[in-house]
Amino acid sequence: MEPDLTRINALIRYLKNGIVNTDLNDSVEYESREPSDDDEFQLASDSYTTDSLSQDSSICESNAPFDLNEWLIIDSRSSRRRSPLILEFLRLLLEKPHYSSYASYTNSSLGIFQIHKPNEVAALWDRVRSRQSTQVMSYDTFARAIRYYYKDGAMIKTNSRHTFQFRTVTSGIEDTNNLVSW
DNA sequence: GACCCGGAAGACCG
DNA sequence: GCGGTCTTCCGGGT
Repeated sequence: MEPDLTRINALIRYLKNGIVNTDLNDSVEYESREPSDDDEFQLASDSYTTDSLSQDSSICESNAPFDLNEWLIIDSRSSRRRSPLILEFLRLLLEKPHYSSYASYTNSSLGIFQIHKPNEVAALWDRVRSRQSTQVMSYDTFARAIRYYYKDGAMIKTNSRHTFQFRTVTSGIEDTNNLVSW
């Protein structure tokens, strides 16, 4: 059965009551949220925010809780809640202890991290992103979106499998306006 | 075979 | 209509 995109978009708008805030600067600031006991190991089928969204993401086999609100960002310029960019999504993912089995830093000071569950992370991105697509997000597509940032230097190539590196302020390279500050 | 890389074209969203 | 941000496809390399 074809998903009703209008209904899904309406649901996404309705659900945009996120806990993520930005400050007055260009950089995005995330409000960390300690996982509660209810979060830990809660079955995904019990924790999806919307039925329609979960149905559209049936390939996600994670047992980690999913709450769209914890992924939304308040844009500092428009003051409106929005879905994160892919780099913002990665930062949020790495900050969440209950997603440490998905991806974690191998060297947090250098911004190097490894994706442990590529398919699950791609599926999670599929649910978090604001774009509508008829195709399932694959890890290959997800990784291509990350590689897009190699060009402008927001991400740095590594030679390790499923491993990426954020460009960091401490690496001596200046940040840009449109990117997440480190 | 699985993964990584990057060009090209185009879709989606604000 | 436009620009930014992906998304999709694909050929080549490791």
